[in-house]
Amino acid sequence: MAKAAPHERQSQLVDAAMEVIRDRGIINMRIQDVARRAGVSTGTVHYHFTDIDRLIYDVHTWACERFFAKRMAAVTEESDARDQLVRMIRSGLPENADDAVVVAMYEIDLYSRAREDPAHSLLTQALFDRQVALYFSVLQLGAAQGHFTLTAPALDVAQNLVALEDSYGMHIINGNRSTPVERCQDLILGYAGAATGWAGPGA
Amino acid sequence: MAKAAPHERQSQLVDAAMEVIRDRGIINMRIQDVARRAGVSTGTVHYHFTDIDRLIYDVHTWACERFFAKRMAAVTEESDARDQLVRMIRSGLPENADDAVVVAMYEIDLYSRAREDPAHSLLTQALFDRQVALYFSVLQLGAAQGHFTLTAPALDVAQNLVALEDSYGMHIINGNRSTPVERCQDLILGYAGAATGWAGPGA
Amino acid sequence: MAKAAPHERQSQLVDAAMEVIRDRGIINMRIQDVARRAGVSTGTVHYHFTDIDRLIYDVHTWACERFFAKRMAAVTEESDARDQLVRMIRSGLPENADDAVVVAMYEIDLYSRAREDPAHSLLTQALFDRQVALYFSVLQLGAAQGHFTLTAPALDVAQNLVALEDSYGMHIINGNRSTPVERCQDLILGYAGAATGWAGPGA
Amino acid sequence: MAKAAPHERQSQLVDAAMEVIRDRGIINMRIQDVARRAGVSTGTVHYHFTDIDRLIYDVHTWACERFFAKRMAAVTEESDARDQLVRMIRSGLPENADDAVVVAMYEIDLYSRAREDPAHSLLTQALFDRQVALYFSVLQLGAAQGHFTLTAPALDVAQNLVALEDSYGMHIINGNRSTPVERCQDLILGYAGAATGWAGPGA
DNA sequence: CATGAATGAGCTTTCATTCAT
DNA sequence: AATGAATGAAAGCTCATTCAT
Repeated sequence: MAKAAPHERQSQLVDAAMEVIRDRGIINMRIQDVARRAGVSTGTVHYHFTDIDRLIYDVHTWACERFFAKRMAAVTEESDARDQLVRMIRSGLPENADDAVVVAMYEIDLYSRAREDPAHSLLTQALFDRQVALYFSVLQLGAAQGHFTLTAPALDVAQNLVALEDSYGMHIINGNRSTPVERCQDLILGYAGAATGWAGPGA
Repeated sequence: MAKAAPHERQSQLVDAAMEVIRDRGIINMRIQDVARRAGVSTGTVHYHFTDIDRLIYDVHTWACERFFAKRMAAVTEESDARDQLVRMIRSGLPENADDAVVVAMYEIDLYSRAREDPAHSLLTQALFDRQVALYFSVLQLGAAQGHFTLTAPALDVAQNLVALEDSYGMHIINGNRSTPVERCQDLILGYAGAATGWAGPGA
Repeated sequence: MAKAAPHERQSQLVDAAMEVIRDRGIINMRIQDVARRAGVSTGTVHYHFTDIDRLIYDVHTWACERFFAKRMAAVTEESDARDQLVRMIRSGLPENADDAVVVAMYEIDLYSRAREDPAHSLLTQALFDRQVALYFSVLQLGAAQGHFTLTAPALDVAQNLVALEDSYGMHIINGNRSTPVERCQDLILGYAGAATGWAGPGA
Repeated sequence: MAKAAPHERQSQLVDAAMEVIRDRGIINMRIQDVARRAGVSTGTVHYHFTDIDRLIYDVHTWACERFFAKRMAAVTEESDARDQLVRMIRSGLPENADDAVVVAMYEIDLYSRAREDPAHSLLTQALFDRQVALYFSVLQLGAAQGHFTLTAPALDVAQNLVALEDSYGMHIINGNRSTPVERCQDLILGYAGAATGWAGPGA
């Protein structure tokens, strides 16, 4: 393999690891797999990441970052809180079990428990909080714009929305056939409607 | 170790495994650990469970069974749908990160993805469905009793309730300090209130 | 490999390790080598010794023990201090570079510096002290018996004797051709003679 | 790193290696460590030393050279054999465990056994012989000057003196607390006194 | 039934060495 | 001369599984 700028090679390896996690699960992820997928030797992986835990941590960080950035961008593109809400909900669920970013987040969450590494918990917690904040601002805006009439504190609604996403996201990742993506979105939208008094996009 | 009735020894080992999973995480669970905790040798574990996957599967089954039985029992003890709803919500969350049954369920659920074993998915799915059914019947009863006025299809509400439980349950298991058990219960109760039109136990 | 009593297998492995150290040097000693020489698998070595350091420590302990026991026995067989002195000097040097016990002691002594493990230092120090004590008692006895007239404190002489042994022992172990065993013994005897006023066994 | 005269760079690397050996032991010495300490890249080390064995050999050579040169110089500064003897003994022991030159000699001695490289043995043997020769000439001179009355062949005494130095030097290097440098020197001086009939510098 | 010594495949990690730049 | 990314052989360690007792 030819030389590469260290940073490029690193993100290349992070991507490779993310795909391996998606395909084989983090428990079955081997340095060997990551190396092969990136087209380098195992030595190269170790050259860029002191150990496998460091690699996983970087994947976790990167996945959370990407996931949140996508949602943030989706919201920013809209000015009407109702549109923002819809975009939020649509961007909160993985499309299917092949969404490497989301799968990586979920898998690493489990894995990190085993390592008892607080760094991972912080990452997960921070992501949750940031998503709640995003929903919160959308709800506030909708109330200000006169579109939403909240039946509960905005913070409660925001937390529940993220919680529902996490739960249904897991269902989708697990390949649950009986609750397809569309159904999951409808359930979340249903809750959002009840909580905001807005009948929803179909109205 | 003295001989023991086969069935006794098996459930003893399942319990031991459940505790190991709670304490060290399923990824760190070793046959050795289970054996030691049960006070037997590794050979004995293998005598009763052909391989480690079988042991994990039995733990999963057993944990789901126990968890559901507890909730079922809680509901059965009440006749007023409002009391049933409260009991359901209270029994749906682990009290803390030391709840071996719930920890085992969550851990194995994630772990089983790696094994790509549909048997585990079925278990998880079945548990979800049974819990939904339980909530569903409570909601139906409440409507019949005139206590609840559903703002959405009972099935949707029931699914969302279980989804919220799963999500917050995970938070608690992960030792999330910023969202304590009481707060989680309030959030779920808040949703239940909005969905049923019942102001809740504090009213 | 058939089962063996744990203790037997352990000392069998310690012996094997000692031979490997003699033949290939401690730096080149591999778990694999020890296993092969003992006719077991590498797993067996790890089963009996948590890690390679533990094995080395046990070899060190064992080698020191055996070496000292041999000298102690040699002295005890004699009642005349002059005979004891000769036996001491004869038993203090390895016969050649194939003396596994002595080679192991020297190699591990140096090796342990790298590990910065005080446990090994203690072993080495303790062996030195015990040998000094043995020489010391021989010198005292010789003085009492009227055979020795010490020209320096008995402790000094004893320490120097052990120091000379260590040094010449290393020469022999290193395969030094220009200073054969006999010459080494004569040099030490020469010093002993000067220090005790006893002309030596040849007189 | 800027360019440097080849020879300068080489001795810079040899010095760096010697310090690494002192600080971490030769077994733990890595090309990486040497490079870092010298402020260059690993590639540079390989550019100047075909392989790691060559580097170690050069360190060995250099350390022996410096050690002997120091002793030779010490002796040459005196004309009275009694002063020479004292200077010899004082320059034969490392001051403490931080004496890089002496530590390197001892460590490499062990290491070279593993390599079964006769070149190293020759170096060690040659150093021993040269030191013996130096002591020998001092003893001869002392006899000629009428200060010493040897109780044993000068060669024997010279060899024993070097042997004692080696042994006690090792003690000091190993950080042996129970036999401090001063005590070691006194023990050697004590032997020298007995062998030469000269009461020593304190007389 | 129970034991635990023995096994060995499989994995991570280390590090001297190479080589394109 | 110097760099440092890349390599891959070599080693230690883990642990489910087997099986003689």
